[in-house]
Amino acid sequence: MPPASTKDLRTAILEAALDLFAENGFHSSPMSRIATLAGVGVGSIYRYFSDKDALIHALFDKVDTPLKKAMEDTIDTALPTNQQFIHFVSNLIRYLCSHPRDFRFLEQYYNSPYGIDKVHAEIVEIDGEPTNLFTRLFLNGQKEGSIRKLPLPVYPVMTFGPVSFFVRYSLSGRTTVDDVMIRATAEACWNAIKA
Amino acid sequence: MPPASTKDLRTAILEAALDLFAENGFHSSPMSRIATLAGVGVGSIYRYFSDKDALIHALFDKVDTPLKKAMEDTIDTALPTNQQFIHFVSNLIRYLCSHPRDFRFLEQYYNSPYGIDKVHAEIVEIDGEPTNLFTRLFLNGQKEGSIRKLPLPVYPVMTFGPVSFFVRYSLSGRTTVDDVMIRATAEACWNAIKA
DNA sequence: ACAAGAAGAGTGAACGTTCATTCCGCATCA
DNA sequence: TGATGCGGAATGAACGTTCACTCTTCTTGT
Repeated sequence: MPPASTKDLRTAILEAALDLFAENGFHSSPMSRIATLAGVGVGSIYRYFSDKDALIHALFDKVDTPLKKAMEDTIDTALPTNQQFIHFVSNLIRYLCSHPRDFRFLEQYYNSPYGIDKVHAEIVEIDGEPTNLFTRLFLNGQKEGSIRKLPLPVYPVMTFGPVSFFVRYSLSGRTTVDDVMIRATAEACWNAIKA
Repeated sequence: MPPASTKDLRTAILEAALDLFAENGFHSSPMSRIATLAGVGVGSIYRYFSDKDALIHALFDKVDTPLKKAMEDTIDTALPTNQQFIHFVSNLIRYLCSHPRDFRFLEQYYNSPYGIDKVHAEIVEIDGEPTNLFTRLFLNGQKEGSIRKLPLPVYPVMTFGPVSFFVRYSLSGRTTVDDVMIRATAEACWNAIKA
């Protein structure tokens, strides 16, 4: 397999699509413009992706995988729960603020028929087995008494809700967002759920 | 179709548009289908709205005005700050959960080129004059010492972020959302910002 | 070593579809 | 009868997708 040459084109297409989707949305980003921005013929896109939907889903994977990884990496189980949580929220905000295209793409993806199932799966996972470190954080905190006992869905609501709105505000560019503000938000999230 | 008897075509059109937009999004709701659902000819829509954008903006007004009013009505300045705030959040959640079409429409509207300016105006208003009761609530709470001093944008982030995510979760229908959960969320929001 | 040919990646004009918008004929009522 | 409000076929623009073609790269026979 010659991954070097083909991977270039595929990557160029995904990169161009991310640019345009983040800027103009799915419906205002014609395949023809994606092709132009990628420096590629329209037809070539269909060599790598069966159709526009497939391109969008592939882009989701490309964007979501490193995000998930960044989230997992940022949880240090050696720290006390409150610090674990505050680090988690702060770093998530920082990650999203420094990947604005990813954030805007994901927001659209989740708010569209494409990703509707995924969001809920994400949140609801909490009721099931604690498969990821983030979920375990809450359950551990509950058990050790550092986190108040709340209905399960409230935890992600009080975490991802503020994060999402904070990043949205930050990307609006109205005010420069600094570390003080990020920390204040992360601590406020902690106060919302701590015992 | 019979709805012609309803003399108010404009309302019928707005109602049909709200149904379809909430269900399928702007781009998957052709004018022709809006017309059919409203029991109206396509051409008639253009008698009341200059184009699709105008229809969308008019719908925003129709949906946003009663929401704003419901928000203002729900703040009772006679109550202590903490109760004011908790009532505000609870009632906002209840209002949005019982108006799912409105919520879904507004989410789309704000996450699209249509309403981008509006959201920020909403949040940033806080830095300026406290024109609405909601803003005054924070400033009063700060002054009297019941609300912690935080960077101004953090207050709406810690209020509307959780509200938005809570309602989204509720409308997903995975779990029945009860008053206990709403109250728990509202109190968590209060804990996030209280002194 | 090299020419001829196969393979398949890349291209973009052309196609069919979908949509917003227009336009003209029809119905209703004064 | 004229004016007004309405309907829906007609229109044209824009889009996703296709396909016949070119160009590049690799294989093979000599």
